[in-house]
Amino acid sequence: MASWDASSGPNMSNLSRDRVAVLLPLPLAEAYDYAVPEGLDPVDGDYVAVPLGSRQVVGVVWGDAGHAVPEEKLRPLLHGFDLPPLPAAARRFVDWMAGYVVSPPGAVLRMTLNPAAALEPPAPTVAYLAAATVGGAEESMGRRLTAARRRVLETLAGGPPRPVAELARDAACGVGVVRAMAAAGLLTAVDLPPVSAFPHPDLTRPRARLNDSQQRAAERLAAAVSAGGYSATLLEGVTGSGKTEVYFEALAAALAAGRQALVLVPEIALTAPWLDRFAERFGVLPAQWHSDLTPRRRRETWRGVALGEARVLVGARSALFLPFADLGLIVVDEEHDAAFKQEDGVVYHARDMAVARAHLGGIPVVLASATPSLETAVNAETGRYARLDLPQRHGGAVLPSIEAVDLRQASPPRGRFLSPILVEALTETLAAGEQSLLYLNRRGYAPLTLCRACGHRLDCPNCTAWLVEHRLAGRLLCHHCGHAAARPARCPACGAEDSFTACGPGVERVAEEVAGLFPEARVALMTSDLVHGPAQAQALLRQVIRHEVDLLIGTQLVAKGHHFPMLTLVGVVDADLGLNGGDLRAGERTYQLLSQVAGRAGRADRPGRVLVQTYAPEHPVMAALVAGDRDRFLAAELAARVDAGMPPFGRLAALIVSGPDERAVETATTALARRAPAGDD
DNA sequence: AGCACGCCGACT
DNA sequence: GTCGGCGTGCTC
Repeated sequence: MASWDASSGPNMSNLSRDRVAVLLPLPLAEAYDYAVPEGLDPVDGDYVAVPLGSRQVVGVVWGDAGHAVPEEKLRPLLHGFDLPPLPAAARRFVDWMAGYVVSPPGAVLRMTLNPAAALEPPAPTVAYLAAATVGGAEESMGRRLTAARRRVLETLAGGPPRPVAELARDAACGVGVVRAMAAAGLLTAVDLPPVSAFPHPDLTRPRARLNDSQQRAAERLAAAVSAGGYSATLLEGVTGSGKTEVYFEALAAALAAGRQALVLVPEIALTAPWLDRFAERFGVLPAQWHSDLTPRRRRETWRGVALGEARVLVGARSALFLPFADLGLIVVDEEHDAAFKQEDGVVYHARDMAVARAHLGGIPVVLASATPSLETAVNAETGRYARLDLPQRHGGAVLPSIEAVDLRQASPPRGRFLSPILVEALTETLAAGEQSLLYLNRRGYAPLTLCRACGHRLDCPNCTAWLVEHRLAGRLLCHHCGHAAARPARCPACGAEDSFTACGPGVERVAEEVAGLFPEARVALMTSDLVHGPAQAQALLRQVIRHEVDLLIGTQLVAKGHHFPMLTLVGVVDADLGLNGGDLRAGERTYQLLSQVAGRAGRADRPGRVLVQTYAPEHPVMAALVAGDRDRFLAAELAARVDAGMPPFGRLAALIVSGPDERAVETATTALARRAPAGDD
């Protein structure tokens, strides 16, 4: 295990060194050098405590020290930890990634060393058994044994030592009683041997029945894992095609080879169904990593991964930086999901970093998705990634029919946002006793409020964004910085009273329009500012499933996979939204969101209908969406990106220039822009 | 990231 | 008169 015990023999991997470089989990430009005191012989990757200024920090031994730092400036390593060293692949990954994301390596290492306290083994669990003397003592002090104390002794009688909480529960008394008894010598404390919180997956359980194409895909993946070495594979298949069961077999192969496996998933929403399926296949739950872990669980998991006890870990993007003792496989599920992007602190895309990690570690990576991202599709196309396709499950739901509603021809009445065609469809659906969904990815009542008298727009004092009126909350909100204000009585520019007018639709305004059109309908509104927490979201969705709602109006919250059996109509209020705005991936995201929303309709045996309101039905995104032709969309999008030299055919970099003096910043920015390369290599 | 050192307002 | 605000600058 660790190399700290000097008596454990010569250090085979490094010659004895009297100074080493130590990378600290701080945004420093480079590793610092430390003197190695007598008796210590750290190897690369060892966790070490070192002095830094007035405090003590934990870093990782990062190769040989240079000689640039004068001897007298060196301070000594303090001590090591009883843990396996961070493997070379993980260290190479930190260095490589630091370069790639243009961040100090220490900032990247910080993501690995996150729960720093995990370096020490957890305190052993204390258990109690009846003290040996009690047998005799009980007689003499029988009367002094309270009922609760007697119950404790009875609970323990003849059995193994029990931990306090368990004992107190079974004896129906407080933990105080048990502690007091221990203090009085009636109970003896013993340390329980640590039990691993990470039971090993059972590979002998029967696997799910796989059809031919699943079987072939599973075999290919398992073969890649068994062969070892880097490979990247796109596993593509629609929901219900059994992707999960297929990559489970890759996990099984990695486990059979005695190695660890990592499954990256987009969100904390480690769905219960996914865990159930895992348990079904492997008989145990996997280790989990996400932001909601308790500190204790966090430390346990970090240690379990570092010690190699946790065999399979499923987690959000940050799980990629855990100190796996022997990582043998990475799976990125729903690889297209935008949640893999980390935007604050160190900026990275976990899917891309997973591929790099696999490459540096010489292990396979599997990217799974029903709707691969453009980047991944291109990589599969060019042969950089292997590709395994799972055909659609037979007997699945019929795809809904998607129609574009050209708003230039079928425009809604002034101040309204639902075209006559959509209103008619809603009427029919309601009459048939079925459910409808109106989708608009815009919270609040109206995105813009302006003064009719002078044209002044209510905007945010902190940023350049407009303030969005939230009528239900009675506030004006900036969706950019969170600034909130009451609606002013008079125009701040011209002083006119009652002169504000709402421009454009938000979900609240659509709800108002619907209430006017269908006063009898039961309408529910679902947006992130009206639904607080997953529990409330679940409750609302259950209401919809129980058909206590006729018409659901929502933002992208409603887009993600729920089954609404009675939902037969989806209206996309403003499909053009999101296509503009200069975001490179706007088209892709719109296509993805809209096709997800469209997928809400026509489950079960009812045919679904999707009406997409747009001013640009000829736009490639709309045309492909209506045709239900994802390949066509990808082809169009790809061509556009090639033309523009955009990713994945070019690279984008953001430069942030900031300073206390606005003029100086402007000057610097202009100068920079002038010097920028013209873009044609 | 901490934590020190270092210069200008409200309190024991 | 000090306590204390957080603005720069190190830390092997």
